[in-house]
Amino acid sequence: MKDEHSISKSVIGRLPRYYRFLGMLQAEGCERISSGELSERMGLTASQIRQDFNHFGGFGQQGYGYNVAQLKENIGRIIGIDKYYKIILVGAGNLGRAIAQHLDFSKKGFQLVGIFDSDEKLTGLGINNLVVRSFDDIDSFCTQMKPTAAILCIPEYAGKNVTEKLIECDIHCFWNFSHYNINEDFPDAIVENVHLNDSLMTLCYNITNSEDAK
Amino acid sequence: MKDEHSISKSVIGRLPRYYRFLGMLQAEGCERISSGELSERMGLTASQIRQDFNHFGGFGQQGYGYNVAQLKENIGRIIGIDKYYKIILVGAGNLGRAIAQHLDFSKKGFQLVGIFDSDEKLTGLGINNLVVRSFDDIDSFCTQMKPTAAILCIPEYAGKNVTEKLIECDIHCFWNFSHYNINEDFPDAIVENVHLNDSLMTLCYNITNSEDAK
DNA sequence: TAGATTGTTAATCGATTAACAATC
DNA sequence: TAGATTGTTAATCGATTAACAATC
Repeated sequence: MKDEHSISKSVIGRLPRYYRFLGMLQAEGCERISSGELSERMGLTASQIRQDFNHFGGFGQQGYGYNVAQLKENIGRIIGIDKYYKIILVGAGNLGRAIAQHLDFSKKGFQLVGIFDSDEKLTGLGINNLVVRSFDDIDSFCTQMKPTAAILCIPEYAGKNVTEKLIECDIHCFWNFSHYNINEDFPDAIVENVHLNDSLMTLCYNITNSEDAK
Repeated sequence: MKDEHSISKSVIGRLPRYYRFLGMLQAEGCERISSGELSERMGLTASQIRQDFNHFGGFGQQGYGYNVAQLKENIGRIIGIDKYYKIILVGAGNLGRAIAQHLDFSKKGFQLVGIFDSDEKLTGLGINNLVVRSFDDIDSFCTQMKPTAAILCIPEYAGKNVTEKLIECDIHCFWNFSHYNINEDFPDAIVENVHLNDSLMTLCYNITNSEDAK
């Protein structure tokens, strides 16, 4: 296996997608697949698929292809799906609550262990077997639970203070739904941004542009 | 202005981000900015910024830089922020409701005009000045309102039937939160996918990988 | 063994960066 | 005019695709 530090963002970005498609194939009872068949299904080239897998050492067999279950497990392990990192949700507004309820964290490598909000109206509310706690309790909670990551569903203006506090609590990994630019202030933090606004505007661009074409 | 059809996805993907940063600059009272200053702020190179803008004709002035308000307006127009496309939400579960309540569509080029669900327990519910309608009413609604786009917050298994129906109703643009792969069945549809699961798994990969490095 | 399909190297393509002439 | 900064061309870099020898 090559040095994983050199894996490009493009390749990493395709891993969850491979994992998802392999899960679907498995559910369909498919035991083996060639890079050619997989490429058709996923809309990639067979070349790219083989290149991607070979970044991690190659999981296939010449003349046979790839064993679906085995390949899926390998990719899962590369992602770290089996690590069940402890994650907390900060911000229990509409979006935060939906995220907490909508996702099955355990299938994506995480375990949701706490929900926090600074709004007293929300603390005490039960979500998904968890009770919303006051953000004031974050210190003692983290000392005890030692969560690895945090989901930020907070307004931009709260971003810096909240993140600073969480980093003090030894949380350095963030799934960020806010507009706050974490890496600008904390360049070492591991951040995955979800910019819903940007995504919607991209759709807008594509509509506008397709209409211009008519 | 060059043929906008040739604009690459990489460039398009940066447009909303430019728009956002320009809005922030404007809010700070900043009237003009050079590609150099903007690049520092956004973590890009000045070269890339100038290249990007020049895909659309160039909005600057030598020796001066860019007028913030003017540049923002230009980018907004390129995206089509002023079009207010009519959009409907299909699927009023946790995530759908959160999306409807969380986003200010009017600032992103859309106008939310209807919410639909096939679950009778949800129809009649009021969200954001709108009432959840039965998906059975989609035909008559679309005939009357002629929405351009749909937000899909539905389970994967419902994806194909719902999309097929919507396309019959002359909706061809989708903001897709489901795992259903629209373009596989409907290659001409304009689709912007939000794969929250994939995003979370990417975070997982980055955590796993950074820990390996220690 | 022959056929299939990988792993891997080489070629191509496109995006990013650097450089600089044009010009405000 | 001199200084600043763009618009644009050329160079570099990296990712994707093609090709094929290795091998199951």
